[in-house]
Amino acid sequence: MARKKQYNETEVIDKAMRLFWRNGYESTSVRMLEKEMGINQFSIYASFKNKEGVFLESIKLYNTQIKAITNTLEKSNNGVEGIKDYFFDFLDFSREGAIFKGCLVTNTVNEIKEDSSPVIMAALKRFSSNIRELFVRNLKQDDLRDEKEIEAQADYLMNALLGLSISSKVFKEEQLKGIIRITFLHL
Amino acid sequence: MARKKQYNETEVIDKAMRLFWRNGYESTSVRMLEKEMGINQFSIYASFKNKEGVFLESIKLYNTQIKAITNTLEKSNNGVEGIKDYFFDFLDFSREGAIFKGCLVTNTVNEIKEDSSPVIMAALKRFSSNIRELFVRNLKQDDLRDEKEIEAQADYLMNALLGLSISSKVFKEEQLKGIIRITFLHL
DNA sequence: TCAATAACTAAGCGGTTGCTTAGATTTAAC
DNA sequence: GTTAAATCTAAGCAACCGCTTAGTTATTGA
Repeated sequence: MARKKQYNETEVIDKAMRLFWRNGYESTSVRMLEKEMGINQFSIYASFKNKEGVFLESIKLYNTQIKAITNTLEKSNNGVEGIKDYFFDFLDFSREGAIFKGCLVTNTVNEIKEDSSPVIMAALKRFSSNIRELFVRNLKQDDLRDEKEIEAQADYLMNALLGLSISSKVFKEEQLKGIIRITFLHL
Repeated sequence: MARKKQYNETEVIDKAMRLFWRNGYESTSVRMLEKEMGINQFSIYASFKNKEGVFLESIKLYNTQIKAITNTLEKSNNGVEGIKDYFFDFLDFSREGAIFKGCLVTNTVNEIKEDSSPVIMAALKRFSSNIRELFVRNLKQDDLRDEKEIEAQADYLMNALLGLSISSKVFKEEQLKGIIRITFLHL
């Protein structure tokens, strides 16, 4: 009885995700989403409820796309070397042509304010604490490592990763690779 | 012949600076500035031309206030130990009561977009390349250091500092101190 | 063929953005 | 005391925000 949707929801979310990735959450307006996704605002709200819904779907899609890298980290038993590989893979993943966009999630963490949406805050926290747990798991694989240092080392690595999401917009590829190299020198 | 200004420009900029520090540039509206500075919008535009002008003056004031820390780094001849002291001093400086606000400048660097104001971009770049130059200067003081590594090490330190401006909103003080400790372990 | 139903377009809601204008008020020189 | 200049307040500008409503168009089963 009804008309068919004239767009594929996964396809338009992919376009939305890339826009959020470049601009962050707050700076991406629904008008911009409308243009980028190629559908009317009404259709956006009908399919995804609201702007928050579009973003949450974007994070989901981002998660499946980054899964290839995270999977390698999850299955790795190289200890800290596995984390180092993750950093380099992540650098590749965050590049679009010659431009580094950083990480969709950490880019958005950066713009968290006191009055930010709790739903989005929760989604971002879940994402980054997952990564930190993978760091802890991998660090524990190294035999000679001091157990008491592992939590602090995981914080250190998260700090480096968060830094990279800013640095990737400022530094060149050679510099970014140098940063990763030095980050792991003593771990 | 004329009426006197009923506010002190330095005092109201101090209040504006603290607001930008907490919220960033984009998220701070002129209405918020109006309330925080305690003067009318007209007076803001009369004194500082526009919102950009208020922010540039805020950076200037921030610079003079952080000068105490930067001066110590400038005059230090402890090599990398001087930089480490700077990191800890900076952590103290960026704390307001129990809350860490990070750095006004790096907080704003985080929200840079493709269409961000070039004037502000330039001011931020000047500020952070100054700090990086101080890192290079201090690293050169260490006798045993490999000259060829200094530039990469400066990038590494900038990455850690940028990371801290995000981490300081997420991690607790003990964790932040641990991050700094590990950052300097092998330098 | 035709009525039911879902997806479409376009217009507009109230609220906020950075910024300006109009006009009243205060100050100071003459 | 008068007048000129700078400051003040308050109202309002066009543009944008996230979101909704009204009405049209297309697709379907009966």
